Amino acid sequence: MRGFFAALSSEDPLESARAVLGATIEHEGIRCRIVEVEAYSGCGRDPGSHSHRGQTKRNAVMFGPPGHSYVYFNYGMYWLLNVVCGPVGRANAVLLRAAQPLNELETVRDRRPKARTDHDLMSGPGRLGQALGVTGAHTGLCLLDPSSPLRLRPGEPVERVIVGTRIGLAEGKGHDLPWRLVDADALAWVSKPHPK
DNA sequence: CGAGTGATCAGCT
DNA sequence: GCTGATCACTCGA
Repeated sequence: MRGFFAALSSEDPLESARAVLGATIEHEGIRCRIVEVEAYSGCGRDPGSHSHRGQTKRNAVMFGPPGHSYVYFNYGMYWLLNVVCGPVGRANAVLLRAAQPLNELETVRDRRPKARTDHDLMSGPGRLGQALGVTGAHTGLCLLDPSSPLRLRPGEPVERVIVGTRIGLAEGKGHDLPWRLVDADALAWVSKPHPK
């Protein structure tokens, strides 16, 4: 098996996405296992990507080295967490969409008071950011650096992966690309709509 | 299903 | 410097 960093560095965003699926993300003592991701390609070949129209102040970290965090604010409310992937300048990314909480359940429930069930805690990119306590201050961090407050650790490769289309993209923005990956054995923690 | 939230950016002036 | 469209979403009806 190729190394974790090598997979994140791959030019193929799907290979990076497969490596992130099943990995563990950790922040402020909260650990969770990533069960749903989406791949985004750089280099102007993916109209759904923030990097599609070139580098700006907002998306600059996407053009930097792989393994770093790209966090951005969306819909006026939610912080969404991505892992920068591909070689420097390639601007691929993997969006973290859902996770299974592994510890500190009480803390996570406190951060997500609107959650009615434990499924609601991290089943969606905005929810996951809220549950972890991630904000724009956490963009540009090296997720592989043990001294970083926000860390990403490799996990066992996910045996059964369900592939679907990405969520929320308009027609003509790559909405039909099969770049949403879900762990088939962790469907209890995945966001809606459920892929087949 | 619709409302609501605010940063970002392209395209103007 | 301003405006308006856009946005990879969530919640409550």
